[in-house]
Amino acid sequence: MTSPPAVEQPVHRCGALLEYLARRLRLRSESVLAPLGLRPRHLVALTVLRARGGSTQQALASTLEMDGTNVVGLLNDLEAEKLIERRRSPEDRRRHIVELTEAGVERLASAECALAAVEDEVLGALGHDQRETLYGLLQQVATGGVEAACVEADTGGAGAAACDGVPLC
Amino acid sequence: MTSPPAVEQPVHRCGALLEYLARRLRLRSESVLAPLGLRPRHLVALTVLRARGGSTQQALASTLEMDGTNVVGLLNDLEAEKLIERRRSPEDRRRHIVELTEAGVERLASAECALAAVEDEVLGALGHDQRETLYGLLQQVATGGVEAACVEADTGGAGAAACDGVPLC
DNA sequence: TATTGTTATACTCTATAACTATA
DNA sequence: TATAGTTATAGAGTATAACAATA
Repeated sequence: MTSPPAVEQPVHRCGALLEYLARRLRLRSESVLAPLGLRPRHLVALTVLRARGGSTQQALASTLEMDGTNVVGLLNDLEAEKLIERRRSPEDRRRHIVELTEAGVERLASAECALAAVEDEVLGALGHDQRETLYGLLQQVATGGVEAACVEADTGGAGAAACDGVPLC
Repeated sequence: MTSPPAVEQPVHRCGALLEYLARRLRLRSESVLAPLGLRPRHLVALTVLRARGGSTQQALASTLEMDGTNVVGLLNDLEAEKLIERRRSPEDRRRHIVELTEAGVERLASAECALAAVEDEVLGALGHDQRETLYGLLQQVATGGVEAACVEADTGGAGAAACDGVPLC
């Protein structure tokens, strides 16, 4: 319905390929993160927290596009390993301010190193320039063609998740 | 540790972006498939079956990279809607030969139409040439740089899944 | 009364183990 | 004995509902 009037040039479908590669990347990421006691979700949460320098749980849930109840469990894991700290907000005592600990910063750095190696492995068939091209295309899709959309945070929903929290850019 | 000796040119990381876009595509696909009574898994199975003109459940499980036990449930769904048929192989009566029904072929066509619209929507920020470029890059990653790898089926594991069953190419 | 975080709970997806029927 | 398919079941991941503390 939103598609143009008549004959389009035949376009290859990327969907299945995209999902397949994302899955391969995820499986490999899980493998290398496991020895660090982390799961992909943990890593994303840590990344957002580092980028923001602290966040409420609600804001975190929104950025991660997760249900708030699941954020609780996620943070429980991280807190148990002393990678984050929760403290009550003095302004609104209902809120928890979540922040990285020093150990959290270090663990995150280790994980990022491991993940960079995974990506080199999975995307090994692409040269440097090709990888940059891929990155550019993916980003263009994610931002809906609006390159500089990362400035304003709350563009709502999808766009926000891709840019707002920095972790995806 | 596995990383090269010294300074590489800084490369943007595509992993998170890739996963994010795959998720968006999957969520939208689920929405449009739901009215057809299908889930993404069903569609992939139907696609493989059409491409092969029939398959044993074991071969199907291998191609879909799913556990065999889950294939049973998947086929039960499809059989309940009369989109596929199971019949015993005359050669080896332990095996089931699974084939699309006429209704299955039609339902698959409807679903593909809906999915093409979804992809147009999600990848809307890309022009025709850009989409082809993206497709080429993704395929290169999937096949490990071996473009013509689709000829031989059993290249083993990952590569096979991307090419063997046709659905991803 | 509404909101933040929490707990308990249910539902889906996926994987493991045991069973059957065939080989 | 081994294999194809099936069933039952347990473990993750995710979402809904009710509750406590606070606003």
